[in-house]
Amino acid sequence: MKVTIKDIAREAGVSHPTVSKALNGAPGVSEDVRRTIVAIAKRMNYVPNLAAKRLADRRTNSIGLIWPKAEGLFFYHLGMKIQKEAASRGQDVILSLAEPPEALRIFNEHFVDDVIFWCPPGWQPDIAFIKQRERFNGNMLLMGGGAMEGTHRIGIDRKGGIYEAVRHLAERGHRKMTFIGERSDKLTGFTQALLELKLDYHANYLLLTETPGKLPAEAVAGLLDSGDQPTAFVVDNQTFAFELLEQLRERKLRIPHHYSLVVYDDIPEMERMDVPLTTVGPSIGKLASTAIDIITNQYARGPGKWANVEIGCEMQIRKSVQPPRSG
DNA sequence: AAAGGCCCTAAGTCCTCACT
DNA sequence: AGTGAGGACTTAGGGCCTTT
Repeated sequence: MKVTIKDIAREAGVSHPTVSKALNGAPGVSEDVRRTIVAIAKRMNYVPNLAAKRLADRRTNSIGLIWPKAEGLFFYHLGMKIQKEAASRGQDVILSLAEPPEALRIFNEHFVDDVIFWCPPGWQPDIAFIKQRERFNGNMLLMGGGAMEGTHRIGIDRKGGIYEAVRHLAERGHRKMTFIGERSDKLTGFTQALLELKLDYHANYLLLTETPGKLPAEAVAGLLDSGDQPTAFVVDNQTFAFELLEQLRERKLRIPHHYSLVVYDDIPEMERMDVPLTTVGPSIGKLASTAIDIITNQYARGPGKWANVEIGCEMQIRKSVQPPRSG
């Protein structure tokens, strides 16, 4: 049988509220009694019953993390950071990889206090999600760019990040750059930078995937085997970067000797490559700490009820960019 | 047999009361 | 008056007993 505070109370000859106070350091218990109770609890291997604690607190001290497209190392690192940040403030994180309405339904049933939802720009809630949202009483934070009335929001300046990546390459003499990625605000940042910095523009230098998360491999191969080549790549994410590097290896082409490369997604693995990759992207630590600050009401957000924060991107300059080869 | 109602469980906290 | 102990209450659901 599991030991409860009532077992300890019986053993110590006191009431169970006294045990509760003694074990939680609350006032109203003499030091002698407290010492005795702590010793008995230790001897009986007492472990608090979380369900009962939640019942009494009317809080679960848990944050639900909704992340339906949990792929890649960025998710892994951000998830870990969020978990650590939450733990440092006494909060548990429960992850759901289900579709958002189903994830929110599960979190409603688990009585999580608050929800962080990784939601890309342009996401629109459907009826099922709105219904679950109405049932949910806690704070909700949309993270990644999406927005919804009555929720906190953290956006990421992806466009500005990619713009800076292009500028970085241009400052080192590159004029012909290829963007490999999805049709998103990153692409907007890329084309805007080409225009404003008066760099070469050619439609073949935009290798866009029609399937989210999947490298346009044939288009990449076509470009690498063609005569008209860029001198640098700006790549949408780390998954695409790894696949591009594979294609380059097959052709015995090297970074940064043959091409320079800037990758969106600043994850630790980028630094540990044979040639450490120059990256641009939001700081994962900053994203995590800002999210937990907001969701635990520790974020100074001024007069508005709902926080709306835009996280900028930072460049990590490593070894994958050098001036283009002449000729 | 089915339906309804009461009791119990878990830990924490408010409030009351006893004792020094 | 101050300190500390303990009853009652919180929620949701299962078990058990009584009533129809």
